[in-house]
Amino acid sequence: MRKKKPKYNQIIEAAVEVIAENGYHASQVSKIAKKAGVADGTIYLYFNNKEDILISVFEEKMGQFIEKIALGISKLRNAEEKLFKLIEMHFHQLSEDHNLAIVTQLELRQSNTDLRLKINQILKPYLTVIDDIIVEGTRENVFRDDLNSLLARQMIFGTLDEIVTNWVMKEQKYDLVREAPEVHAFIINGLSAKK
Amino acid sequence: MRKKKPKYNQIIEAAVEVIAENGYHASQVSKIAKKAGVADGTIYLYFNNKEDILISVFEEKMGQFIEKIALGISKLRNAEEKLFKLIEMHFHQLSEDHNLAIVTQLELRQSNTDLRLKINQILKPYLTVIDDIIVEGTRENVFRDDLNSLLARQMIFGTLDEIVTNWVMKEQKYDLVREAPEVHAFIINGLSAKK
Amino acid sequence: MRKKKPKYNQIIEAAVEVIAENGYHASQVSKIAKKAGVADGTIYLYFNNKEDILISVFEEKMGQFIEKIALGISKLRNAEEKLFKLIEMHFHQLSEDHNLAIVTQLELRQSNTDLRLKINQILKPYLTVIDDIIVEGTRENVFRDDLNSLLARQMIFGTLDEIVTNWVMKEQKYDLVREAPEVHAFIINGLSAKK
Amino acid sequence: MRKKKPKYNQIIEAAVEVIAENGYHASQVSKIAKKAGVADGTIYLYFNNKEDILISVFEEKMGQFIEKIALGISKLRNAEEKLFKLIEMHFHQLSEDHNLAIVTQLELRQSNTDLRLKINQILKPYLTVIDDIIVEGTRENVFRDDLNSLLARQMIFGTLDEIVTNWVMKEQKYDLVREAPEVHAFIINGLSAKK
DNA sequence: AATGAATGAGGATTCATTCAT
DNA sequence: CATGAATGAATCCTCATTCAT
Repeated sequence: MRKKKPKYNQIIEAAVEVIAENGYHASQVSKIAKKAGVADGTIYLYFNNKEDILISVFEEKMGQFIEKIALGISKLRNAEEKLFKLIEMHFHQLSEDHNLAIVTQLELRQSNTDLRLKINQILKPYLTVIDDIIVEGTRENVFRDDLNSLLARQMIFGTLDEIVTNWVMKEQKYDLVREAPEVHAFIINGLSAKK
Repeated sequence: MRKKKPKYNQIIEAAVEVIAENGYHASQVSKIAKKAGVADGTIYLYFNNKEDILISVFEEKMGQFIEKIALGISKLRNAEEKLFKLIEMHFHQLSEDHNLAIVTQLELRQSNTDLRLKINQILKPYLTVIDDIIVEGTRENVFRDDLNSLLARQMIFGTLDEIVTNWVMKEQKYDLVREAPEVHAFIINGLSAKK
Repeated sequence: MRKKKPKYNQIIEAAVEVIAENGYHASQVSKIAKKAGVADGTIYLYFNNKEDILISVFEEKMGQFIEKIALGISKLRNAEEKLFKLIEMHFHQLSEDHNLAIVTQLELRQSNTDLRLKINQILKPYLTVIDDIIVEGTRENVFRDDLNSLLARQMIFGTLDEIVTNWVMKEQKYDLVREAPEVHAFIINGLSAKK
Repeated sequence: MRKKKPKYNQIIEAAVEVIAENGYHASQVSKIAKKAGVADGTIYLYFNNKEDILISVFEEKMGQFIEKIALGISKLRNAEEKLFKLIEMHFHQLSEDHNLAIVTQLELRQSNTDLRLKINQILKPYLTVIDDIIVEGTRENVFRDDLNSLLARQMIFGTLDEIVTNWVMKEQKYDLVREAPEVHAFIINGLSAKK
């Protein structure tokens, strides 16, 4: 399996750094190779093309991101707690890795529509985690029973995503995790019984 | 005033169509010129460079977008009604102009960081409209008094933006405006008194 | 005759100024038109094309330049005096009109080979003036009798031209006319009897 | 060292040929690449940009030109002999390489002011060689003691340059080297004691 | 497996010239 | 005579990818 090879990870890490430092469009394959300490051609022994590097960056990093969140909420008993944990971990993980935050919130969004669709595929497991919380919350009557669950997911994800993007664009000057309770309250109230 | 000249608008309209059809990166100036029915060089009588076309597209289109919404809510009496109108009009306007929706939700986001900053400037008046509703809602006690208004704005905008983007990516197969009431309920409940 | 029309001269003068200020390659027709106070299209009522403007600039200015020198030396009795007057007037006239000096010594030389050949045609009368002095000097036995007159002319013109070019490139910081006696001595000695 | 690489020289040689054949302004990078038998992009592995090719052409060719002359005159005992050798070699070298003569005398002079300044820098060593001969000649009392040495250098260089340029413009139809003795006599006499 | 020199397609922009008014 | 808006041809350089070593 290719992911076991050390150079694979070297290249992935180099790509995150290079993109965070230089921006998406100024991140040439040769720059990534240099930062990774390999020859340009070596990149192509591990990745099919440049797009494959970027997808793999997202895949690897979001894979860990999602896995940790999935694990973190698995021990919790109800939707409300799970949602809080998800928000907190979402914010926490991106707070901890500024480069990753820049890459996922700003730089990779400059990619073309094709790549963006692939990125969306990688996000699906995360959306599924959110969907599961919504289903659980509905069952627990924390959320109202006539909830449009697809819409609810978009509202949750859109809210979190916009908040993180704003934080990144403001150069991470404030504590993102501290916002979690209010965001949690906002979503819980938003999705609970109609007045 | 340059905006009065018919060719200026011809070029703006052509740019929206070309970008929606071909995607951001495949939208050459020559393609825009051809669609607009002018010579390549004529573009540069009305715009300084390619970036200026794109900024102007956003400026013109979002200017109208925001103006209409600002006008539409101005007659309404309270924050709740205004918020509903804003959501409805936000969805309605982008529903009516699929090309514009594609361009604003997907294509223009592929631009480089410089252009993105300029686009953010253009969005500011819209964020101000949202801010005003939040202030009004807080005064009317529709929203809770300890609301973090900046966060609230991010939640509202993030929610709307994500919902529209999903709709665009699903190729506008369903009626976006029909979602307005539930989104409205979500936001109102989210921002009202804590349990 | 086109040269009588006032706009013809306006354009010629504007061209000299624009080229001296901006350099040959940055001297667009539109800039010349603006400086001349006429519309771009008006240029083409008086000149066939851009090259024609440049040739005419040289023609007009060098025409006067040569005419004055020819007149200045006509009263003089012998080749030695004539040569001195020619050098002095050559230096004097270009000293008096810095813009013209810049244009003829530096800027017009950046033109393409075709234009340069036409410029050489215009210079011919000046070369003829030099040739006449050489013939006269040979007859007077001031110059040696086995002189290669074509070569002599090239030596005279090359010397004067290089000296003026150096003066222009050093931004005309010293008095060019003061060099005349030494240059004169150099040429006279150079062309006189072999040791 | 880049200059050892064979492609570097291939490109330099191709540039001389292309410029001599097509003229300065019609010498596209792609034409040079084709003549050199390399891809367009390869040019940029050896040169920073088009201007860098042109400067390097002059640098390489004039470097050799000057080096040979400096070497050729180094063995000689006095200023008079050195000057003769310099003239002869100046004429000889350009006679031997018609393309180079066209490029240095006509085409490269069409370059913009920036490039011209850089070309002047490259010429400096040659002017220094001339200066040294002038100093030596003055010491040897071959040249008069009140000689303005800067002016003398301009006279020498201007004379040689104009003679070569005329020869190039007359399509190299006669034997340039044959002119050397007379040019030498002209300069020696010109710079020797006043009558 | 690893290298890195070589490849070559692709596009924004300028500006001399025209011609309808 | 005069205008000036419109035209459209023409080119340098970048960088993802290949392949001989």
